[in-house]
Amino acid sequence: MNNLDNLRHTTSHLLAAAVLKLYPKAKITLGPPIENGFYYDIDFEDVKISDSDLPKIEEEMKKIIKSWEKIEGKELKENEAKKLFADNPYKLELIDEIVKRGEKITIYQSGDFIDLCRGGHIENPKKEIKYFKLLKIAGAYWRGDEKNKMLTRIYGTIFPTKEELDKYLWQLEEAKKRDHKKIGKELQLFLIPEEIGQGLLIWMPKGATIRREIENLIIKEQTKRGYLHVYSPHIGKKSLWQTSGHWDLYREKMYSPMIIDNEEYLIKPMNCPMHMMVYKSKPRSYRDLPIRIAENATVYRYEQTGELSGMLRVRHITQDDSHIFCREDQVVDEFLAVFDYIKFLLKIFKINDYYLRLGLRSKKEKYLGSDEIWNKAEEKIVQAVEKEGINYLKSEGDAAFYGPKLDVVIKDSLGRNWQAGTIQVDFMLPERFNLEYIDENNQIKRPVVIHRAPLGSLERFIGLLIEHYAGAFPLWLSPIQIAVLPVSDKFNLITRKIYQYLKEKNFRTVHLDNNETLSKKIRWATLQKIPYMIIIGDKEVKELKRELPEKISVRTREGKDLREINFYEFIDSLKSQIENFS
RNA sequence: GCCUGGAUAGUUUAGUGGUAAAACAAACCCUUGGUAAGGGUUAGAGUGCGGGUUCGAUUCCCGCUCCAGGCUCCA
Repeated sequence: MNNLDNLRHTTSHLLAAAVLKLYPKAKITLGPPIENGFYYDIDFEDVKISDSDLPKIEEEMKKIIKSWEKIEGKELKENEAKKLFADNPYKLELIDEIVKRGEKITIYQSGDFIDLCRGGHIENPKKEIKYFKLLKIAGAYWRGDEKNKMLTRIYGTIFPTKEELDKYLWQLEEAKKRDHKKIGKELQLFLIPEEIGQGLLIWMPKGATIRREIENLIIKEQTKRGYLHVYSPHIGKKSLWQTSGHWDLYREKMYSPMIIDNEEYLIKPMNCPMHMMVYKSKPRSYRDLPIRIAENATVYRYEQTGELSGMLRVRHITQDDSHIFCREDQVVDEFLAVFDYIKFLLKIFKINDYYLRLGLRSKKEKYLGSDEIWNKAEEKIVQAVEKEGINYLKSEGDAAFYGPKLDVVIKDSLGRNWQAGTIQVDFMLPERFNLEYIDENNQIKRPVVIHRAPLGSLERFIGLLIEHYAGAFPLWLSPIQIAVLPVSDKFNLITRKIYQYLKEKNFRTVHLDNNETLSKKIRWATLQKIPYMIIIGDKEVKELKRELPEKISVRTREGKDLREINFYEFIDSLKSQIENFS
């Protein structure tokens, strides 16, 4: 633990002390430091706590801190500790666990507040705890298990200086301006109408344009990299999903079956079985492998209502999906080729703030297959990432039910982590679908499948992109690339010519020939985050001819003002910008 | 699903136990204006839905729906 963590941890003790003073019946549980502050989970029993109670608790904290000259640790025996926390079942549970692990039981005291705690505190709370703020109330299950009682979690933050605290609070406000839900509404990128249903979104024309550009990029680039693109249906027989194992292990995410001609069908939650069928459509030779079947396909998954969130968590997910069928000796190279493609994409979108998560099995979940096969699959991934020297974080319980995976995790504007791209190694489905190829000795062999979606889902990824760019998309993605602005109505004829010319050259453009002042048109185009504005008035066209002007003025959405530049050179520079994804 | 909070014109917000106000956007008129809001006029919501209290509810109470932030889960 570093100093900031210690400061935050000690402040969480202070929070607990204030709560106990104001609510003597409350049972305090756990209060760790977190990335941007701290929290404390408290069982208030029948008392309801809301945001409006926070100032009162903050005041109490300020009173108590005056008497916290130091914080002292002490080791206790099990019976002493149990006596001390006799009326707090949560602490008793923790003590039992500490004893079971064979660790020492320690308590820490400041003023008259004592807490069961493994330590990690600052020296002088009174001196150091000054610039803190309680932020919000939330519910949290005891020990993070939804079968347990829900506790009240109070979040707060503290910094060593007032400047740092103010800066953090300011950043929180700024982040709200980048929220994709807000920008999506302002720029009309997508819509989630209540009438359609929760988690179901419409890509509005401008959002659809962004998606189409990205899909075009995906298909073009994947074709270069040897992928074959298919289209598959959105529903399939239930038996298909029984074969794949989804019906047994993924059912809670799947929508109820529908009956068609006396047979049960399911809406697909994944594309895997569809692509398995492509592979199975004819006998395969070892010479054919790897075979890379790809599809930007929409799958449907039941997500809990409380977890739906704009584009980042929806109930229909369009994956940039592919299944690579290969020989076992090709797995590592194929894995790395996918990883190279992921890096290529992240570079295009200038996403640097991400981490890689190695998703492994956890003990409590159910999975397909034997330990032996899982170990082999994990080995392949580890072999690949080590070969490339990739930094990753291990995470138990984040595996798919059919195999381990490596995920790309990206932060949103509020600093929350979202899984985007994923590469998964699967020895199970080939078995279940009885996939085969003939090897060089004319023997029947099983291929391995790599499931991969470099962006994850277009809904989530583009939601993250909106926040990443704060709505100011690079030229190639901008729904409107150029606005043509006549200085006054007198120039409408010539600006119309320019507008039509640009459209013919496949630029996405608007003609602002409404009766408004130039300033107002500029303001509108800037707020719409249109990268370029072409401005035409007396200075650009000396006489009102019908030909396109040689010289134009251009303003960027950032406010840069380029006067009297050559029209055709400008167009050429835009074309090369688009080719370079900038 | 669970916890806390919220829902007022297309959008952003104001407001009150006596029947809803403004800005932007829209339509029309005047203005023909040179780098982030020219001026005027008009239209537009009966306050998420249902019920209760009341002479009277957008305002108070209850239930529901949806949204936000968390928890659990996940692309």
